[in-house]
Amino acid sequence: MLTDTLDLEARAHSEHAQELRLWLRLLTCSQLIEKRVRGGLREQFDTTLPRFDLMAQLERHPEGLKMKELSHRLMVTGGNVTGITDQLVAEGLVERMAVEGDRRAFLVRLTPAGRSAFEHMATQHEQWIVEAFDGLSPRDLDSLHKLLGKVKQHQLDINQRIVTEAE
Amino acid sequence: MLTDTLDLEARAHSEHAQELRLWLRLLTCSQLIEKRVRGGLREQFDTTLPRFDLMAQLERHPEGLKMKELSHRLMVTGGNVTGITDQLVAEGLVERMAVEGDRRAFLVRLTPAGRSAFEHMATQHEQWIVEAFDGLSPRDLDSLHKLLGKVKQHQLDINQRIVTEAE
DNA sequence: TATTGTTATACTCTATAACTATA
DNA sequence: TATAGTTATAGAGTATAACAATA
Repeated sequence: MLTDTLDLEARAHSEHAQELRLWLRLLTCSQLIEKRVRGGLREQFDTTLPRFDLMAQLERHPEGLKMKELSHRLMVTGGNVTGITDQLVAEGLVERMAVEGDRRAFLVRLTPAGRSAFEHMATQHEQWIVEAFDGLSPRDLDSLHKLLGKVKQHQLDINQRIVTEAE
Repeated sequence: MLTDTLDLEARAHSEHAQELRLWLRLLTCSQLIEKRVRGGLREQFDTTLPRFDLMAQLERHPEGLKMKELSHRLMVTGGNVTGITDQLVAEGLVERMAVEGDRRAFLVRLTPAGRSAFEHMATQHEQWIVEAFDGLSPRDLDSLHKLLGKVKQHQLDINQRIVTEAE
């Protein structure tokens, strides 16, 4: 299956063909890489990308993050964060800590076991990603990063505008 | 939620920080755009991205595509294509046609109603995508397309190698 | 009243594997 | 035997809405 023609890009057919082709190519690239990462996480570590992402957030914030902060950063709604956190707590990889001064909230943070497990996964994850971009020169990597920076900023501007208009 | 810090990129922290940051930025961009497309398809047309993608394939192949071809092109397994096709058939948007000389297979193609519905959706879809890349010059669009072409080709090469090794 | 987080629910998408019919 | 497609099932991932506790 993986070697067959990838024809998602067939969708582009209009006067704005350039933008459409770019979008379909962007989508194809991210799907191809994501499939390998998800598969690897499942096969080698019996985990999932959202779980990995949640742990990655906590690894960057050793003091812990509140559920709501996790929800924002992971771009998913609160119920999902509760579910993933429950799983990770049950496995001893993260813990909920009381927040002084606000008894509604928790700080979620990695346990030592969780930190160790994450570092193990992150090492392998890094190899997948390095391999994924192996075909590009450092200069290409930099150009791509800068160009996608413009795309990302533009999306955030659009979303900001939508939110502002809704207020 | 949409305006909060997007901190998926926080994951990059190693000696291969460049590749990791690039991957996380690529993922963020495609997620941001995809969320808007999925939301728009749901709200304005009560449909989903996989359904739209299937119809887009058929629009490019007026003679029809076999279930297996659709499965390849959409990068999903056969059972899923059956399910989506069943939905679209029930709504009168696509039809299964007998294939001469192979009574196991069908050709799936858009009905006139399906073609009309798709064109309607594709027009709106194009506007979302044009808006998504509005911040980039034609030159940027071209650079990005070329660079992502290298990325895509490299993924396909990797997958080819994996398939070959498995044989 | 508003906010934090949980619970309950439902739906889409996906892969796997067993199955039917045909090649 | 192999292939095209279907069915059945299970699980990931997500959103929504009602809810409890606290601010």
